[in-house]
Amino acid sequence: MHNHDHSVALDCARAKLPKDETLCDLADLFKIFGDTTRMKILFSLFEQELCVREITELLNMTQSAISHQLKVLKDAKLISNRREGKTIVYFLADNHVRSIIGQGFEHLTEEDRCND
Amino acid sequence: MHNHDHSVALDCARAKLPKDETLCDLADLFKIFGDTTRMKILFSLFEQELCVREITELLNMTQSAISHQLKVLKDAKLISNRREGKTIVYFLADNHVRSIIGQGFEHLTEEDRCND
DNA sequence: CTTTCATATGAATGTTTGTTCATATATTAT
DNA sequence: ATAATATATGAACAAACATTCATATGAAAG
Repeated sequence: MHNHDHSVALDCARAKLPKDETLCDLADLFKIFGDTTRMKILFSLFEQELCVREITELLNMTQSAISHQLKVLKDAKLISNRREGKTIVYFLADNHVRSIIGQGFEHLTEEDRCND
Repeated sequence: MHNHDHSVALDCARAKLPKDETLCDLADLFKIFGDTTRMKILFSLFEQELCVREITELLNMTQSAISHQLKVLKDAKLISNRREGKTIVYFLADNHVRSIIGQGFEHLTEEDRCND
């Protein structure tokens, strides 16, 4: 009879697994990146800030849809905004956004060449 | 009257925006990370491989739920598996998984200290 | 202070998605 | 062959979510 209820690997994994709340926060963060519209907005803001109307025009969507997603991104602290006269200008909150997306990009592009 | 339908920033953003398909693929990739169960599975496999029963036991969920999520992760090429006798052993497909999650982790932990 | 322009927001709706339940497949042992 | 063990999978259901429509807020101009 084998040792079914007590493997070393299992104990090891259990010891190193972060607590539930952390894993949940992490999943919630990635969930934000997991939508095409939000991904487009983030990319739009990669190199310059834009106001809501510009983003709306760029993505060719309704202003409402854009505003809703901007709110999601802002709540997640991935973007910030400031008022400028009548318009509101949005911009990336920090460089983590760029590096996270960059890593994802790499994974996608390297999928073709390394498939041993 | 201001220049409403033609801003430099907008043109710049438009020129650099990747094509729709790429952005969609990227969002789909991050979507995979955007679920607590899948995040737990990925973390479980961070330092050692595990069979389905071990993962099921570790996460305290039904075997079916785990198998369904393992399939999602495998389809996304984030994990691979091999048969070993009666059991099937899963492991991380490559290091991108580790770096992507690592970046996310950093963003979370640094959220407290830099809030200017 | 009323109108206009830019953006935000609440409710409703259709779609996507994670889990469960029941069952199928595949390997090993009797 | 048959039973037992390990994993996979299809259908169903409930919960989460993105978009739309209608409307609210807020600044600026007349």
